[in-house]
Amino acid sequence: MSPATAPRGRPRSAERRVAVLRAASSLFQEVGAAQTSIDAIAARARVAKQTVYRWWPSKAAVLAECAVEGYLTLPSFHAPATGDPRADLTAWLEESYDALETPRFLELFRALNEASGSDPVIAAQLDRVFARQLRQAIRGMLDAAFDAGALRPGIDLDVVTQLLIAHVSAAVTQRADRGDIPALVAVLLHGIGAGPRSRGAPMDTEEPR
Amino acid sequence: MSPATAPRGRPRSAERRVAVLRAASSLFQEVGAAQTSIDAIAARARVAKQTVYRWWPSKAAVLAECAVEGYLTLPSFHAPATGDPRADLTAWLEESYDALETPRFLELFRALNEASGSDPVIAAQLDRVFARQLRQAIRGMLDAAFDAGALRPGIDLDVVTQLLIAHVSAAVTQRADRGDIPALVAVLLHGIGAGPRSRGAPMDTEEPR
Amino acid sequence: MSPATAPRGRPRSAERRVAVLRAASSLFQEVGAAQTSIDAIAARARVAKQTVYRWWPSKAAVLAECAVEGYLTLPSFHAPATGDPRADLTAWLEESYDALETPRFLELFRALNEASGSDPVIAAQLDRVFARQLRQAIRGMLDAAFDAGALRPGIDLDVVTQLLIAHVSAAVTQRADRGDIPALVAVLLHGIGAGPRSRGAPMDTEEPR
Amino acid sequence: MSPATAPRGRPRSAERRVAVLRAASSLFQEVGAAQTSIDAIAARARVAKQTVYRWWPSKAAVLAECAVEGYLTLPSFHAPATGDPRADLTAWLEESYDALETPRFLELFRALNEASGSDPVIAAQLDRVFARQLRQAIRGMLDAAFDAGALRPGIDLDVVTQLLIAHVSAAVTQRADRGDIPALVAVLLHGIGAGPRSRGAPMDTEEPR
DNA sequence: TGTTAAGCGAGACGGTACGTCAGGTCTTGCT
DNA sequence: AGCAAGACCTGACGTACCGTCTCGCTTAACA
Repeated sequence: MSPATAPRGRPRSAERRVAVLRAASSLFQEVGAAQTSIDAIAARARVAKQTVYRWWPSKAAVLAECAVEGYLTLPSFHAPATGDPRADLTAWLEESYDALETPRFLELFRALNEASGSDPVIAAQLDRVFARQLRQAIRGMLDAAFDAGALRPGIDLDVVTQLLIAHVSAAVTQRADRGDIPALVAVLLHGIGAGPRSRGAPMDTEEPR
Repeated sequence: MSPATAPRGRPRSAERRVAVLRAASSLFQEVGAAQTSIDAIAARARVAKQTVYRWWPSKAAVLAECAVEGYLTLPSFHAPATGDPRADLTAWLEESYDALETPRFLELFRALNEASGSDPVIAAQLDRVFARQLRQAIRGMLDAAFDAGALRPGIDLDVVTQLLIAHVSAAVTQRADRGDIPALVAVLLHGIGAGPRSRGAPMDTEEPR
Repeated sequence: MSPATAPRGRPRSAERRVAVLRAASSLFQEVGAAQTSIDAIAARARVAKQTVYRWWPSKAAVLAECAVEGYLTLPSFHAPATGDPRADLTAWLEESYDALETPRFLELFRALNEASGSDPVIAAQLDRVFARQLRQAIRGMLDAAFDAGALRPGIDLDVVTQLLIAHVSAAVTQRADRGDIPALVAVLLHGIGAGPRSRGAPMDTEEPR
Repeated sequence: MSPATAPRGRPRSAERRVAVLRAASSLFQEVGAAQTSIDAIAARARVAKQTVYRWWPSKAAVLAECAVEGYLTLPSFHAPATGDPRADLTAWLEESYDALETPRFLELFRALNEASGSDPVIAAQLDRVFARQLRQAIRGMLDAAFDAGALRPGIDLDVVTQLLIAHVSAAVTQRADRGDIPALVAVLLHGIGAGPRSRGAPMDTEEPR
């Protein structure tokens, strides 16, 4: 349909593009995003600095593309979906905490977060890929629980997902105490409000046997 | 007790200290923390650059001290405590979202967050002041609700506080949709788990009358 | 007589050649030769940069061709030839000084000079055109004077021409004081050596009446 | 008398100044001024690039200061002063031509000339030193000749000096043919104008015996 | 009344990275 | 083969900011 105006001039070299992304990824993971300069990326990619600047407006943009294109070794965003929300949530939270305790990942998370903050376009780009993955994982977990009859109907699962992501994200900056996980799961499962069932009966953080 | 060996030499000038903090604060708020250089702070404070470096190890430290000493105009961290947790939570969340929609505050938040990330000492310093304030405010809100019998006993209020702070912090980076507030509050109040009371009865986000 | 092997492929476009020369000339005169880049020339000529490089090895070559082909507005190199060497020389020197006081010309002169310095081929090319013109003009002036009996026979007029050109060229860099013209003319006419006629009689810079 | 406002701040390091001048001089002479970058100067001087830029606005300024301060090996500007103008002029011109045939010097001359053209301040600076030296040398030569009675009185020696400098300078760009020297000297000594003495008698370029 | 130790203003300095510019070359597809 | 378009490499540019240093001067407590 649309002839799309045949591209003129020498086409962009796909080879150099991946060279840059590869070089950048390795540097980001070796010395950290903050310590990586555009010069260093270009040098390692054996590419002229101008070629980097031609295609990416900033280091943050390179970082984002690296992340989106899967050049960074990031923890996988899967979540168990056994149908038991307490167990699944606990497992997912612990795994997430683990990832954040890996300094390499923590630094990448921070850098990606900062990149998001610096440019809404990058934020959207990263959100489109990562948050979506995360959301799907968590959603799968919650759906399984729902199917098992373990969730109350009518819940806005997106909100729950947001809450979980936020909690883990916050752990990047603030200290995260894994001892709090059971209490957190309990709050998520039962809420904080007094209901007919719970009033007067101190809730235990352990599953009632 | 110990006379602490009276300090020798010319004592630190309190005047220059506040000059620096004032200059830094105004620059942080005018052009943003990222765009503010130490040179600029020193120049505006009519102080030698070395004087800044003598007392603060980094720009982040200056920023933190500005925040802690109240030189930055930040939104107050109070929360209503009427005893009605649904109303209080909703009001507090809305107010928080408002603050984050102010670009000036948003940038400061980001900068403070980054400062926390860069240095654990600064993180602790900021936490001691802000998180404490926030925690107290939220705690007051929750305590009032508890006293009114609106909360289930046995809840780990610290965990709830953390969750709320995390949610709002995350909104700095990710987009926050205020339309989600009712659903969020509902999840917090009732939890997501199926209980005897709720099974089969779709939960409404409004309090059942 | 050799048919010179008919050229294969698309022949050189005369149209683009003049486009380049025109664009270059206008840029040279508008912003100066030093401030003109090949990219800018190509862009203004609506020609690919490679097309410039295909036919001219350097910016200096383009400049030289502009000059030789008459695309640059340069002062005309005529000289009066009334037969009165004092008057003619004075007039020609004054006119030359005038041209050098026009910043536009001065810059072009400098650029042409530098181009000559950078490449002997260009130097020869420019010399063939300009110096020849100049030499002819001056030669005409001197010949007329000689015919009028105002010059001593046996003079190497080429040397005189060289001397005059050198004097004017030097004025490009060093400051030229037009007040010196009479003295200069006097030196040229009478020489500096003591002769039978002049010894003891202070030479005046004005023609003795 | 004048307190001259005591200099404040860390004083300029004389050591680095000479380091820069030395490094620049050696580079200028090794690879030529055009091929020398500020980065290279700073690197060889083991000095930060900013330190160069702090004190010299351009490479031309560095070059000029190198020349003025005597860091460049330039031909000495002396001239014989035997009292015989023909011999002295001839000797001086030949020596000058020699210098210009040394590629190293020729390039330096060109660079200095270009530097003069780029900035009037530099031009004045160089003129103050070099032209003055040259003028003195030539003047000495002419004065000796005058004292020996070989020069006509009333000559503007400055003009002659200018003429000579111009002639040699022009030889930088245009080809200089040493075979012309005798004719040139003859013109200078006797002038080109017909005088009572010379009319009808073809002037020889050799001293009449 | 010095003497001594530190604070301080001013600004030079080494260092690193920045983002841009210009000169040339190369790679498409079209003429 | 000429040519437009534009990617690409190379190398230099001039600037910004960092954190340190080196002056001379000031301000106190100490001797």
